[in-house]
Amino acid sequence: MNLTIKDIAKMANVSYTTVSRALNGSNQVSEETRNRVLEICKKVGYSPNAIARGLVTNSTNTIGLLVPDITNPFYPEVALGVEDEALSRGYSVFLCNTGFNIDRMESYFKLLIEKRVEGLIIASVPEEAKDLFELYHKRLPIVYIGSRPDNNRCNYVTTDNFKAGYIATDYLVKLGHKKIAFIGGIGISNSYREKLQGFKAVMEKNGIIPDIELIRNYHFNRIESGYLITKLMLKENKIPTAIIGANDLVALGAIQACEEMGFSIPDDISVIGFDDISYVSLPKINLTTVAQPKYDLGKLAVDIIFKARGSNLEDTFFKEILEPKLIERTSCKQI
Amino acid sequence: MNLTIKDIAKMANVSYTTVSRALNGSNQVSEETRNRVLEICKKVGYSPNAIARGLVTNSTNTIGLLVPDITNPFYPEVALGVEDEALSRGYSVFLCNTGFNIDRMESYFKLLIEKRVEGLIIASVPEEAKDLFELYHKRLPIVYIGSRPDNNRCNYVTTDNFKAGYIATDYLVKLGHKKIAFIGGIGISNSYREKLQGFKAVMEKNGIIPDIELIRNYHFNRIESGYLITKLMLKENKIPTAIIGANDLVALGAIQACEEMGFSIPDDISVIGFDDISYVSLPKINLTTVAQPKYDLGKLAVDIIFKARGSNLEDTFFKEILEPKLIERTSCKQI
DNA sequence: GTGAAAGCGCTAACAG
DNA sequence: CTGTTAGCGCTTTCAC
Repeated sequence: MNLTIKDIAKMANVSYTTVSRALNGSNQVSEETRNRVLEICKKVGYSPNAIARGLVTNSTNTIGLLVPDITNPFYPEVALGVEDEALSRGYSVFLCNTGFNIDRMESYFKLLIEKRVEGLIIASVPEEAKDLFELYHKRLPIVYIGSRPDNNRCNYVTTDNFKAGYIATDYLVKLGHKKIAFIGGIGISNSYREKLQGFKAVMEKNGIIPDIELIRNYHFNRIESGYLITKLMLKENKIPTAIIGANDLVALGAIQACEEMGFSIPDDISVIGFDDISYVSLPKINLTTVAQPKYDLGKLAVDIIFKARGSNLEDTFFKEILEPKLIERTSCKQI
Repeated sequence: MNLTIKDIAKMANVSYTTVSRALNGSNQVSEETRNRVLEICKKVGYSPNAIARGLVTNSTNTIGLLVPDITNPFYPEVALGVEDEALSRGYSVFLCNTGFNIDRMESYFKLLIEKRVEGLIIASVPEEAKDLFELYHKRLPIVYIGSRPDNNRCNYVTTDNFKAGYIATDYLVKLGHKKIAFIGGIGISNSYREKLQGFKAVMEKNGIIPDIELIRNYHFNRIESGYLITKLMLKENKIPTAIIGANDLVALGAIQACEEMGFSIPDDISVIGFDDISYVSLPKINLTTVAQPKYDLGKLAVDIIFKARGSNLEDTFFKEILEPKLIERTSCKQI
């Protein structure tokens, strides 16, 4: 069934080299031959074999994208940016969902290397995987989104997490809050740590000592995480006047727990998140949050891949740090 | 930098066939040689070239997945099912977002064919693209999720949309509703038409004549679509007592429009959706909806790809029709 | 402007 | 158990 360049050559009465040239827009073919060849290709439904081409050109026009949780709306938006930018450069993307599973992440990683992707974007890489990935930095461009190896000797694009944490906390403090909880977040990830530093910086600046009982993290940033942490916290009778969730999902879980425990938002407790995933803007939710430019994060990551290919992978690293932005809605209240 | 099987062969002092065999778990190699080879591969960080392997084995271990809107949480869940099932069979997936754009869909389609994916899953294919795809049915297994070519001469997995429409309408009618709007949905897609038929069947059975002014569709199934349709409808003073949204997103948009126009949900107007995307279960939203088994839809689509490969692509088609399920929450009310 | 030939990295007969 | 050889479908010299 699958026709090859040779079949076309026979039909067109030319060598298969000529077919190849016609297909690839080489100017070494006469208009007439080219048209004839192209015509035939179209008529018989010939489809060039990208695998064979890849073998000889040593290119796949493919990049890989690793995300931890495709059901967190944050990642589809990042993926959209990645995809659009890749597509505009003639590349396609392998989107891999690791499900917070380190083994799955590693096996995907190896698979992508075998498939010879020409670049790799890793969103929210977990700490445990960083060593593995660092080994490959000299083989192909790897770009981290958000969390990244601590030494920063890598390509990355991230929102300024310190500033994000700062903005959220500052906003709450200006509303009069002092008993502020900071919940969720994978303790070990630097995007989390930076947000927390922003939090602490504001607290310190305002002479407020953070209550260590109100800073609680968890393995995954999901609704249930926020829910469980908050529920426990409230049950232990640690009642903040405001809660900062490590991301919107966590904040949403916090809201749920609060309401179940009889605290209303924002009257009893203010809640703020990070990311600004699409549906928190729904009138019924209306979560105040610190937005990340999700689409741009993805787009810039792809840009960096192409920049990095032009330079020494070993010691030239590209970074982009984007600005977070407060989106004021109705889940926080003056105290 | 990139080592080949020949480099390994030299280092191990064997032929490169032997290396290949060692790598592929052939039993025609002595334990000792195998271990030696594997050791070396590991030490030098050899990674087999899947492209080259693919060329000779004529396989890519890859399938393609086309979705219209990755930011609609419905699709990530489907994608999860696809990915898990594919991965368990040693396959990876190219996830492509077509953004409701027919050109982009077609170019992705051709690209995937060139990349020699071994199967293709198309979620919610638009009517205009069906002809193109039908041409390829004999080349590789194509499985549709939801919408599909009208003649049903194809592989597909879908929720029973007629039943879904039926269940939703029946539920509303039993609550006493007669003035029921049915909004959103791409008019031409069969998944939409089937839902609508379910709707009409219930109406007829109960001797209710549907108000044609309350049946309105739109190009995309998104929040804004539901919002715009509903807003317009209410402004024209066509006020239903219940609204069925073609999917949850549309229903959400409807709710937003209703509330903006001063109608409260469910007191003034009941609203029901389809799909049960994750976040409509949030306490603040609590949308009553007819659920689709999203994850299973994806999983079964992959199953079908593998079944289809074993049979005649031209005239053996596989189909799976899954059961919808009413998820009763609080957006609908007895009248 | 066209064709012949080599070779990309690998697997799969076929021999030994 | 191991090696030799051919060839997957294509691009790319190098000739003509």
